Amino acid sequence: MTKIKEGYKNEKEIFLEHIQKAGLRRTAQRDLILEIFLKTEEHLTSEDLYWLVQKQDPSVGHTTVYRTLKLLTEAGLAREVRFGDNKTYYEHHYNHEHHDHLICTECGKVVEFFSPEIEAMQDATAHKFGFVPTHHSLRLWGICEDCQQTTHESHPSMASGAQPRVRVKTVVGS
Amino acid sequence: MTKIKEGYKNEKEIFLEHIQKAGLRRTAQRDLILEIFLKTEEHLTSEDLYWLVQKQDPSVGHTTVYRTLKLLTEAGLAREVRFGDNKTYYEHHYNHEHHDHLICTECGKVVEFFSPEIEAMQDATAHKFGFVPTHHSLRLWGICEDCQQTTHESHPSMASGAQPRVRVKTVVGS
DNA sequence: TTTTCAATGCGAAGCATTTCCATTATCGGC
DNA sequence: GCCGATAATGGAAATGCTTCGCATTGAAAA
Repeated sequence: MTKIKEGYKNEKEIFLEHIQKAGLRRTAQRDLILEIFLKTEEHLTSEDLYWLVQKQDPSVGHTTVYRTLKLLTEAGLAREVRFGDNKTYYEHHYNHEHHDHLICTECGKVVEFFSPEIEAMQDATAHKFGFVPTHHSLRLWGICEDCQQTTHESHPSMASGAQPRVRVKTVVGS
Repeated sequence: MTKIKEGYKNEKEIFLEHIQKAGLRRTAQRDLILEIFLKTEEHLTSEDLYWLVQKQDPSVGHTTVYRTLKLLTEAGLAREVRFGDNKTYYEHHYNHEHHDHLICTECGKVVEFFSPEIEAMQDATAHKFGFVPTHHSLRLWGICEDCQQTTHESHPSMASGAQPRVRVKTVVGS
């Protein structure tokens, strides 16, 4: 039991706990999907994960990946995010700080940020209207530094609000 | 030209202007769809609008409603909103203050709010990361006052994050 | 009025996601 | 270690929202 794997181990334990508590069963597919999910960088779709899983076990189907991602979300290991392209992306949730997203409308770059001030004001706003806040989603769109400097030919794939396939992840605390 | 209709008139003018500027054509269908859209309360899907239009002109098809809503959005008369149920809702945009949404996870009630402080901090955050902000989406989920008081049987239709059909609109400035 | 080409509306296609269901596999109990 | 109940799987089919293709219609410039 090396020190390095401890992070993974914990998440696997969380998963097992959730599985047992819900009266579900541990399967090789779920183990594999979790393992591969844990190794990824953030913001991948069920489809993305499906292809990664395929490489190791071509017998796994789309359906199982969808179902397992939902399971991981329930277990608190994954979080669903949408960027407006009608796809559901997933990112790590357990042991990861909560954050919001800043998205470049030109190149699709995604910057993750966290602002305690904004968080506090959101909670205050919810309470002001009598709500007990549970969660939220804040997305800011704009043009990133790089894209401001290049000539204004917007990418064809972005023309009608479409999002690019590749996302640059940049985690910045604040 | 009565005073009362001036608001509508303006929006129709905006639409015509947009139509002409883009080299498009004015049609009876577009006029009808705009007219009905203007009369609605907020947060309706293309499908919702389609049925309203059907009542007055059964010959109009889904496609035209979709296309026209997109047109209205480009013209700045409508705004697309998503509440997480994979449907695109539209709300009035022209002559309506920008606002964000507070959504009850129990009954689906939607409260619209505006917080200049949060807006300012969002812009500041974008700039901090070198972005020129264009637009944003902020949604807060929680349990509304009414639902906090009732017993905790969550509505079946909301069980897996589904959204209700009927939305209560409440505009509150702040 | 003629001409041009945008707009329409139907059905079909796309796309992400879910459902169906027969088959397979887990896991508690014997 | 073997059974048996039943959860899980995966492939195909279905779903729900949205868009496309295309033949036809119609707006508006000439």
